[in-house]
Amino acid sequence: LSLFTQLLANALVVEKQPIMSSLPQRPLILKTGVRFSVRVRFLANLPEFKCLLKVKPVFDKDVEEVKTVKWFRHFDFNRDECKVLDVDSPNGDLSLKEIKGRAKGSIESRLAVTEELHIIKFVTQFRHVGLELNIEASTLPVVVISATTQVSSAWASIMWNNMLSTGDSRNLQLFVDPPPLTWEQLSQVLSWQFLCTGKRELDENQLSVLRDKIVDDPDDLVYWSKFSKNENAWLWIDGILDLIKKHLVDLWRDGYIMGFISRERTAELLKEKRTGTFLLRFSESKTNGAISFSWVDNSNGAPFVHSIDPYTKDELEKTSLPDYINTYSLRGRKSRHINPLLYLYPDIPKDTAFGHYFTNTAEKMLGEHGYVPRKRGDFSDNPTPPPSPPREPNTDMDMDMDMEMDVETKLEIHELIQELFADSFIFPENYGSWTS
Amino acid sequence: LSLFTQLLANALVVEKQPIMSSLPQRPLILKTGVRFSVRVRFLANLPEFKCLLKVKPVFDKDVEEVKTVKWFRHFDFNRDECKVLDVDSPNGDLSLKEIKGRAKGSIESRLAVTEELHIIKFVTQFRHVGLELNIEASTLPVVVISATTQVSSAWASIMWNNMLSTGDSRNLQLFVDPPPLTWEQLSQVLSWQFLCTGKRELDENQLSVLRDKIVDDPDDLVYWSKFSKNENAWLWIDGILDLIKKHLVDLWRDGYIMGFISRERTAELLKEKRTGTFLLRFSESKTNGAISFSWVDNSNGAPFVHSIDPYTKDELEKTSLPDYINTYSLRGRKSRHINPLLYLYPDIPKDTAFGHYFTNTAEKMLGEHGYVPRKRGDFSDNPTPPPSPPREPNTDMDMDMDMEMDVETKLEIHELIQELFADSFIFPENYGSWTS
DNA sequence: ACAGTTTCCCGTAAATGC
DNA sequence: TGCATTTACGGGAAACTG
Repeated sequence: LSLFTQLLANALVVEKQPIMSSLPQRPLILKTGVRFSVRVRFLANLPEFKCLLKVKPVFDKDVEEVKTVKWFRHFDFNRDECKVLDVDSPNGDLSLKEIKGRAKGSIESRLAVTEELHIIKFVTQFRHVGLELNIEASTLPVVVISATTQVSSAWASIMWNNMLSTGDSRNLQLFVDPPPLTWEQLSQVLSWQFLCTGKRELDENQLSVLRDKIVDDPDDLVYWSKFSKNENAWLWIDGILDLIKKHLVDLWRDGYIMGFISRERTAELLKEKRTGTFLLRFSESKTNGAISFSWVDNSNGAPFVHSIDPYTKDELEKTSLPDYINTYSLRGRKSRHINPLLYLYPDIPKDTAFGHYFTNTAEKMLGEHGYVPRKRGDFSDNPTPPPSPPREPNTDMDMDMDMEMDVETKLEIHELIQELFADSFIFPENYGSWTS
Repeated sequence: LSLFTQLLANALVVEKQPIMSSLPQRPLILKTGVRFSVRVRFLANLPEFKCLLKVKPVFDKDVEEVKTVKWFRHFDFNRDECKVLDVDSPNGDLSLKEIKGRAKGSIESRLAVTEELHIIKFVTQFRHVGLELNIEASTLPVVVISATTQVSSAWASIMWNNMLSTGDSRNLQLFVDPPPLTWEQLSQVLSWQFLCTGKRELDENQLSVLRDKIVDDPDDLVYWSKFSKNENAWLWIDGILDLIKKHLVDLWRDGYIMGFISRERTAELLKEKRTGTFLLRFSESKTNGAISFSWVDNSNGAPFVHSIDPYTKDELEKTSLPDYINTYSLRGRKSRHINPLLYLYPDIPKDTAFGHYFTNTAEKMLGEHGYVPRKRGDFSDNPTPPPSPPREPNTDMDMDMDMEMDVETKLEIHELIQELFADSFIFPENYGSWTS
């Protein structure tokens, strides 16, 4: 009987994915006033127990910390929702509401709200053949937020806690004195984030760039403050995760985004490549997720590497990155536009990598309702300075480039002369060649 | 004493702008769950009355219609807000909540919710030297909505009711059988809307276009159903008002937007003008406010009028219409881009009309953080067909155009030859002339 | 099945609190 | 005063409801 009692006492469980807030893919984050659902099951699923149990959720039940650490916020379930749940139909919709009036600790001593860990317990009373048991089940620690701007920070806490929680240790004051992680641990979790979001993990090079940003400790430890606060490392990374989720899943999955690479390294890589080679990297200055392309131009003899002003989520809303790449152009002399992006590093032709993501403008060409269709094409004035004049001979100048330019110009003249003659009806037989 | 009593009985008033919902510039529209404020004053402002009166708001008090017309929705003030207001500090924050369970009328017989008119009365009991009076004041009819998508329709009701209400008639069932308006009445109100939103009324031509859309009755009457339903005339106009409010106030105020003009008339006007003349008109097909520019191109001999695929609010969010105009280009032969927009109809040079609204890209040219700045430039492939070949002699073809083209091409060749020679260091003295 | 309506909720802006 | 946190609510979309 004792064993049976024991078993029963543990029979109530909150299921694996205990609380799924509506924040996609970010369980254990609860926003006040927003409904979330819980799945509670009674493992002793004997038919005679059916419909016998009513389960009641209690916020921070028996949590010592809440009494000790007086500045913890208090929450309760919105009125009509704290009614009991039926174990047999174990989905309940709950939502939280803060109970104002927490004790005020000095700002220094208090944790950020996204570092406060709480739990929800589900309790029920089991009565059967003279047996009376109070049994309960608890969720994993959750973070309660009040605005979506807090999601990133909250998720950092959830991840950190997850990496540190070994079995049954459940320290809701973890962030009062948060233990450091090894880079080994953290890097795996970060990589996992990219796998979840973009279907591809981080590679060695990318991890190494992140490592340099986050770890400045000889023994390979990462400190919570460094990760979550000082340099906002996580906020920056999470902005990029969101950018990928919203606009770059395909490109990321295909591995076409180098992404995490310093500007210096970008220049090093590209300088060895032919004109028109480009790569994609995430902006390090914009903290909300932005991506830029960098390309190399050798037309001045010496290689020049340029980077476009990064595209933000907003800008990718209407036009996709492949389309931006496909239509980008440099304005040269006499409004002649040239797209400087030809090969994705190291040498994949642009069309091979992105071709099937380009918006097919063919159907749009018809012009709905008789309107002239437009294409969005960003352009810049050519940032590569023209070659130096000869009077200042430049020893390491690549003379071949100059020859190329000559040839190009000659070709243009040839074409123009043809056009001229065609326009003048001197060579009417050429007419079709330029109107088509 | 009787007169005094009479006066007191009318002394409580809801002020001129009785209810200002947060919907900007659209009083008398109340959204459930969103706070609004009311200003109630007691005209008999004697010092001994001060702070004596507590005013209580009551929704649809004594409204016969609510009892008769059983499908009217019922509302009440959110719990803790129905507590009394102090007349002396007459601002109260109220918000409404629907009381579910209205009688179900057949869908046919019911009005749309935005056609239901309600009132709020403020009541108070006045006790002074043995005198006891119940006095009250009513708002003008209001419309209660539950989502911002209903604002347009609700505002149509408010306007219509306003035009029809003569003095004290207050028919909350107005829209059960709504009387028609004369075009004279409606046009004034419409024009007034544009004055409020865009600082400029509608002119004769614009009104005439609207008249053709809304009035199809010989005796100049406008029917509610025509205005608000069948053709969605008002919804279309309100979308444009919103477009103006958000993105075009300046241009509209300056009178640079012809806006309401048929496509046919646009072509007629432009065909008489020189190449590059353009005008701005609102899209008639997009119901959420969009604007297009149309321009004329005579380069083919016969005039061609083209209209760009209209710009929506979304697209004007990041780039202003003047900037779109300024950077728009047609892609011609060999990626040479030309802006076809030169003169705002009838003959105002583009820069004169829009010049000081162009975003000054000068400071951006520096390229923040070492990034290459980009400009947004929409472009299209030139929709004007090239001139017909000579073998099919076209009698009304303007030969001058062909001559112009020749000259242009010749100039291009001349420039190119100069460039070629400069590049080849044959005429180094010309070098500076094209690098600057 | 569907259209008119309401609810839900993210994301931003404003308000609040400390 | 500034920063951390919450509240407010527009807008789009899902859910509701006859």
